[in-house]
Amino acid sequence: MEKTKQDDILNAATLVFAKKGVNDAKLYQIAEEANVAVGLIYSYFEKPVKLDILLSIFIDFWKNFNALVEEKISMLEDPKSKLIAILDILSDLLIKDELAIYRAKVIGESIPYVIIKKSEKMKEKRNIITSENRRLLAIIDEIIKTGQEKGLFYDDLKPSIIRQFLYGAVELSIYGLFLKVSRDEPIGYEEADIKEGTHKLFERFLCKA
Amino acid sequence: MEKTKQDDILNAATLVFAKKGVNDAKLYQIAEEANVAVGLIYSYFEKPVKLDILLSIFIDFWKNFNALVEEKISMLEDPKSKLIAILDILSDLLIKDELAIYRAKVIGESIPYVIIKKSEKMKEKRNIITSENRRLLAIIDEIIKTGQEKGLFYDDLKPSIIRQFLYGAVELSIYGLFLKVSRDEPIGYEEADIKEGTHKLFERFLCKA
Amino acid sequence: MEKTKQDDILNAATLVFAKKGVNDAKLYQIAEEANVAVGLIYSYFEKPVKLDILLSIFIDFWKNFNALVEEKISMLEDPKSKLIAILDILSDLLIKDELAIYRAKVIGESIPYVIIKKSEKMKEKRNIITSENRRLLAIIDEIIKTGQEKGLFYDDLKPSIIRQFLYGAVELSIYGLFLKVSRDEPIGYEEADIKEGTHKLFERFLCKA
Amino acid sequence: MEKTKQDDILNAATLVFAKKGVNDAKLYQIAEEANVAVGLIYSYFEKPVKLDILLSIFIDFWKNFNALVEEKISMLEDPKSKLIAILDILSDLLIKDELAIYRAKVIGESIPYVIIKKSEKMKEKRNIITSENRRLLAIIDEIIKTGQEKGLFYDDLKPSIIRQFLYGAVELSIYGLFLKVSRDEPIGYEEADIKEGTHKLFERFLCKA
DNA sequence: TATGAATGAGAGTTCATTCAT
DNA sequence: GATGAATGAACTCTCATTCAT
Repeated sequence: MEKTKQDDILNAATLVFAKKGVNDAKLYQIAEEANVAVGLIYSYFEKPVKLDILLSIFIDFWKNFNALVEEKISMLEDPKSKLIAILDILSDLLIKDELAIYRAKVIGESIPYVIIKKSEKMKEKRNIITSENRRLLAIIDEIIKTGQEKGLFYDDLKPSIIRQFLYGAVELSIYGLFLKVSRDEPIGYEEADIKEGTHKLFERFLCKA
Repeated sequence: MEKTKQDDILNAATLVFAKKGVNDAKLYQIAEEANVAVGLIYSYFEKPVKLDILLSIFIDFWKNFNALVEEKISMLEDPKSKLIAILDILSDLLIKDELAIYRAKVIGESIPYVIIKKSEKMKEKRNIITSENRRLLAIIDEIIKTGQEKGLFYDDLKPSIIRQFLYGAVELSIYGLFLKVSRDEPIGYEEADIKEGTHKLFERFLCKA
Repeated sequence: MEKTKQDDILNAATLVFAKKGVNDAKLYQIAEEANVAVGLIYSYFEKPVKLDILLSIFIDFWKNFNALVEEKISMLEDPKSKLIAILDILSDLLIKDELAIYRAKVIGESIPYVIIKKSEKMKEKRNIITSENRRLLAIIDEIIKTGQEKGLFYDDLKPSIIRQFLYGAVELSIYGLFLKVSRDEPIGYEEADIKEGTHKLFERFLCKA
Repeated sequence: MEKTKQDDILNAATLVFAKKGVNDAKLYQIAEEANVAVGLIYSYFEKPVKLDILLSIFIDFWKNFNALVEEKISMLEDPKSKLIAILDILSDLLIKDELAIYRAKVIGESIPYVIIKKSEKMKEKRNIITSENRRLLAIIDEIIKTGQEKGLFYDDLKPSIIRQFLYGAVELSIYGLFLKVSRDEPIGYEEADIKEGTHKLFERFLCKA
């Protein structure tokens, strides 16, 4: 569990990506932040390295997330607990420290970018991300569907849009947190409010009384 | 109400921004899409023109949105109707045609970028955006607060996080729509589902029974 | 002797060339100064118009100068009077008003540029300038040579370098005048000093006691 | 005293500037002449690089010149010897080899340009040039004044215009040399004539018998 | 004539990538 | 492995030139 140069680079990139935006982040800034020479980055990542780093950040996050989700879910029975568990894992992962909040910002900001790039490059990594992502969405949609069939959840909305609402709500509220942490902007709420809000959103919006 | 070259350029840019991402959109692509020469863009926008165009798209949208909101709101009394009205105006503006959906994608994707760029350039336009934006948030937060005080809305969450949840939910669901329209991805819901879902989100998450 | 648009353009160009430098002078600045549309310039000058205008300024000056010189010289006998006459004509032409000083600056600054450009374009105008110029130099060198042969002038220096010294001295002193007129720089002398200095330079440097 | 890439670039630029004129000199031509990639120039000079290179050529020359002048002058007593020494240093510096002649052409041609550009950019370098220049002029004017007071020099002309004449004469005669070296134009005199002429100009124009 | 919106070739600049050390 | 000077493709921007009105 030694901290490697590769980790240094990934963490440095996460920071710089978050602060400057992925596209305005320059390789030399990442190298400087990681205390390595620019050229060394090419020993650990494929060309184009910025994209590879970004995808690596995604993969690390999703693999980790999915693993935790699947482990937890398999131990739970009813849809309500499962969904709550997922929301909690998400909050925990994205808020646990400052780097996590930066990572959340990068991931949130880059989803459109990762989806949009058609290039054949890094096909394998893209496939991993896509499949990890689909796997999670499928799990969530399935839980919602089951909850609806069991009469626990309102069934007048499609699982897909419920899931999209939930994810959007969490993502944007975490983005506000990023503004607070990195730019000292007053946003009017704190980490704890997100978790509490998420639970209430789930209870009221989804669960029948 | 004649269609000007400036409009051509703005619409072309919206399209290209949406399809390629703002940063990967090249000026010559915008010019080609607008059927004008690259150089002409510099007659209508300030340097750097891509940024100016992006800010112009923002301003057009927010000014239009805020004007509609204020007009509608002044005619309504109770917080519930006001909030529903705002959500409807938002959906209508962002979904009314394909270009609107592209615009929604561009705006959603670029908010972090517009916020993050500190540069002194285009300070005036940035200020317009910031103030238009703050005005809307203040209006919404005020409505929520009033609703809470009148006992119509749950008052166990801060207005700021409620508003963030609502906005995030709408934004991400519209982003899904963009994927459907521009990339033929199956997302599992349609325009109508967003509006319906928004209303139900509002009713259940916010309004006391 | 009506003032034509062509003259307006030439005078405007002289002014802008002098103030900004020929290369930094933009066509639209000249057009604005001349109160004409940019496109109109193409009715009066050949492409590339900036070069044509510059050459026209040269030709106007040299033709005028040479005509005056030849007229005056033919009426004089001894080399001393002839050379003095030329120096006076030069001073009078270059200092007679503010525009003349600007013209002097433009011509002085552009000689290397006009000489250096190899392009085949405007061959005719270049030839005019070159031949007018050579004609003048030949006249001067001839006068100096005659003066040397008659024992009036020192004959220990070649006519060519004497002429070069004289021209350089006059040119740079007039350039100082331009700085004074257009930029309010204190240069320590005035128009009258140039004429007086020129005469003394001639008397002492060239003429035997 | 190793020859660096920076020197390569400066020398290449001097050559290209002289042959094409500063404004028609393209960066890729300089890079090619220096045998480096265009981008490398940006490692050694500030933007805009062509201006920075030009100013650097100026500074190198003036600092070198002034240092030699001050060293030499402090060892001499009478105004005549001092002025002769300065003229000789100038000739030696500007004529010592082909590159020096090119440098002389570039400097002579660019003085108006360097003076005229008001831009705030490179303020420091401009200040260096201005102050080095003023220092030299002050030294020369002071020597002339002393010579006049001691009754060695004619005192019927202002030191400022005498200095301007001397400088103009030297500059234009060296420009002729550039035409000879770089374009094979017959100018009618040679390097040695300049030095000889300069001395005689000084003796006759300035010194009382 | 006279205009100025529109054009597009060509310039300066950026920065991911390479590779000798 | 580690470095960072050197590379050059590709971008944004400029402005002389054109041409429909």
